[in-house]
This record gives sequence, structure tokens and C-alpha cells, in this order.
Amino acid sequence: MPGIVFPQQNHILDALPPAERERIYPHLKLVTLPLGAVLYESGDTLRHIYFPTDSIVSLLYVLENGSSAEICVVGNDGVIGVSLFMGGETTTSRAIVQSAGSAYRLSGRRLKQEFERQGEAMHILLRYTQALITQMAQTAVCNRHHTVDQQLARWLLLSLDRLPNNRLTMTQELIADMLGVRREGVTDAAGKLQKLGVITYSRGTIRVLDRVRLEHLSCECYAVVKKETDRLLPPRVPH
Amino acid sequence: MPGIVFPQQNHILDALPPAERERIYPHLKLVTLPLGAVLYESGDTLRHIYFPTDSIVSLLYVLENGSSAEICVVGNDGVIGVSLFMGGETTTSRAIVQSAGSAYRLSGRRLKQEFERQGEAMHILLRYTQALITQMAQTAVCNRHHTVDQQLARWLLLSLDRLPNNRLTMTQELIADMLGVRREGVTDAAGKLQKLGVITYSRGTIRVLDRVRLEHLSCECYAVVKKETDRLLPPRVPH
DNA sequence: GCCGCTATGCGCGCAACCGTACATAAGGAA
DNA sequence: TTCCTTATGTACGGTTGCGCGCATAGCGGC
Repeated sequence: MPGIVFPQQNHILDALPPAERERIYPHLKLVTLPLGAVLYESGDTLRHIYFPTDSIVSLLYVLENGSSAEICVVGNDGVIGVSLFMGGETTTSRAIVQSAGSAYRLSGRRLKQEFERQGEAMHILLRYTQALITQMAQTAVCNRHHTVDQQLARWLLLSLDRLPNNRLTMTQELIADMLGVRREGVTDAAGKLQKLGVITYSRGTIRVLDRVRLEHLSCECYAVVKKETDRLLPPRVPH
Repeated sequence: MPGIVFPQQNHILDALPPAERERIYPHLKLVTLPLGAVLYESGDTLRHIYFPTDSIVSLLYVLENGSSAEICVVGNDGVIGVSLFMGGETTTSRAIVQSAGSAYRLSGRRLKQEFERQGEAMHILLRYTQALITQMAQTAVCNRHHTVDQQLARWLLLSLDRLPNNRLTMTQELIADMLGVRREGVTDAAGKLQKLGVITYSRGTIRVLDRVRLEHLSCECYAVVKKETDRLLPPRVPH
């Protein structure tokens, strides 16, 4: 299923200037991330940082009673493990693979070495973290004020942006965990979207048919985060 | 009302090693922050970073329809304006004074100069930002899963930790804006707390009588954030 | 083709919260 | 004092989402 994979598919790795690529690329290790894999659990000490190419990883906060909510989504636009260079070494979140695929892995030691050089890599990573903060904050407001219908639309768009095609392998049960709602709530919302002809789905595969419509059904949160992310990390024009 | 104010009341400023203090302190300007003042609005370019001493500032996200939610609280434990050194210059949040008091202000230019030196200041600021991320993420989950009663308790504790006494000047209307709920919802929750003898309040002044009880009534989110913050930025032992 | 697992559909009753409207009460201004 | 503004109390119906239980339907393994 996976095509050819190379580091530049990840926007952070792609944005590095030549000198830093030469230092970093040799130490990258390609890893395969299966659906549902847990990269780290709340409180774990992070050993590596991951740069997804075609995989998607969600950061999830889990409460004592088992209920959870997704804080942010990371795909080929970012990295998993910002607390390594922010200085924490651990976080209180769980990183779980939401869409199977590949990622490049770098040891925390190498990463910190590069970060300390204070080059472009540091500035890119900090700007990305700033974008992550925006996504998390907007998610917090979204959780408070928007309906499950709107949030599902937002969530599908976030995933779509990080996938090579319009097909999503993901059961409604897992989506419910991400959104922090009941599975039935997702069934209802997804049923509405299917009736509208915006998506089709069956047994763990969702296909988005009408992206424009989906954007209209979503709350403003999707657009706000996308705009801010593009501002902080301008999409590279292909040469 | 305000007693003597000095930079060390702010934990970040206090944690700086001597050499960095000598470079930074001369450029600090003491400013007074009145209740309700807006330090910056969504999209504004930040000119200064603020180090509160006895004031409290909330970061608020405001939606198109006017509803809002607080994503984090900053008092003498932190700084307002992390996007200055993270590289964004602007944010999509509003910074509003939740409790009147003083703060030390530093120009963005000076701050960035110090940050670029890659000294202890940089590492402290990054670890603080990491703590901020934890607070925001936990707030997002809290918004999803906990009751208004629990969230009010959490919010009171967050404020209490950043105040010199147990008296809070804050109407229920403003608390409602912070929590992203109706004013009546806050009235209900506050009424319950008063009946339990945990707080008393009248016309914009809330006094906490039983802090331990309040902690039990709060959701786990308060403790989780406090623990992680203390880990990242250990409270200085007074010498 | 049959079985069994898992994903999805659906229907209750219930609790939390919202939107609205209006009543009371505490403090400042004149 | 009296008036007026602002903060708080209360009530009511409506909606959303929850928790539960159970029914259906794809799909793989045999």
C-alpha cells in the first residue's frame, strides 16, 4: 500500500536548510506506525521525536474515569515530541496512531544537539510548537461551544489535510474517543453527513466526497487553525 | 492597596541567574494593570512581554458569535506573550486582566536579545511554555467532560494560587465568560459552594474559606496541572 | 454457505446546560 | 434619605448529549 517514502514528505524536515539536512538526515530512521499504536503514554520519558510522512498521530488526554479527548493532530505537517526540546522530557498526554503509515524517527539526543545550535531548525520547531498551541487552544473553545456535528466535520478536515487521498481508515468508535463523545453521537453525525452526500462510509472506511460542503458544515475552528498554521509555517512552493 | 512590589515576586524573573538579572532587570518597567484591561487582542502584534507580580491575566479565545473560553491563567508564576519568543509575534487570543495588580514589562526586542543568548532564561521560558501547554490541554479535556461545579472549583483554585490573599475581586458575569458558560450557571455553582461553607461572596468579592474542601470538589484537572507545573518549574525555596 | 465477530443503527429515559425573562438586593451618587 | 445602577437569585421550557440496551448488517474464517 505505501508508495515511496522520503524525508521531504514531512514539512518540517523539508523546510530545513541544506547544512542542517546533512547533519540530521543521516540519523533519521524510517519506522512504520500501525493503526492504534501508542508512541508514548502519559508520564513516559520521551526517547525519540517522530516526523510523520503519511501517518497521522493524535495527542490524547485521558482522564481518571477513562474518558478522553484529542488535543491536537500531527501529520506530515509536524512532529511528535515537542516536550523534548521544550525541556520537559515527559508529557501528560498519550500519543496514538490515528492513521497507519510511516514516520522518520530521531533520537532525543540528536534532536537536542541540533536544537542547541540555534539554527533554522530551532526556529522552525518553535514556530511549529506555536502553531500546535493555537490548535490546542482552539480545540478547547470548540469543545465548549460547538456541536458534535460541527466537530466531526472539523475533525474529518484535519485528517484529510494530512492524508494522501480522501479515504480514511477509522471506526466511529475511535473517532468518538478522539472527540471525547459517545460512539452513538458519532454515528448520528456521520449518518447526517452521509445523507447529505458529503461522505460515505462502511465498516471503518470513510470517504469524503464533497470537501467544500464539509468545510461549510464545520465550525470556524478549522479555518482559524489552518490560517494561523499557514502563517507560521508557510507551505513550501514545490520547485 | 498594593504593598511594595519587586521583580522577584515573579517566579520567572526570580529564577534567573545573577548575570541575566543584571542584563534584564534595568529594562523592566513596572506597570499597573486595572481589572478588565486588554493587554492584546486576537491578531495584535505583541510589543511587550509581561511578568505579573500580584496581577492575574487570562488568555481568552473568542468565537465569531461572541462566546468565549479561557485557555490559561497567568499570574506571578509566568509571563504573558510567549509567542514573542516562539516566533509568531501575534496570537489568536485575547489577554485580559482578571485580577488588578502590577506587572513588569519588557520590550519584545530586549526579550528576544536575551532569548538568543541561549542562556538559562531561554530554558526557563521554554519550560514555562511547556507548562502552559499542559494547562491548555487539560483545560480542553475539562471543557469536554467536567461539570460547571467542578470547573468553578478548579478556576477558583487557579486564581487563589496566584493571589496574595484569599479574596477575589471578580463578578460571576466575568467568571462565566472565562469558563465559557452562562452567568446563571456560575450563580448556581457559586450558590452551592456558599451553602457548603466553602466560599462567601457578595457583589464582586469572593472569599475562599475552606481551600481543602474546594480541592476535593474540583476535578482532577487542577492537581494534574499543578503537579506538572511544579515539576517543570520547581518552586524556589526561600533563602 | 454458515458462523461469529465487530461496526453500525436506533430507541428509550435522564441530566446538564442553554436562552429567556423577570425579581430582588446591595452599594454608590445625588 | 432616595434613586439608580449593577450584581445576584429563580423559574421554565427546550435542546444537546449521555448511558443503557438491543437490533441489524458487513466481512473474514472455516
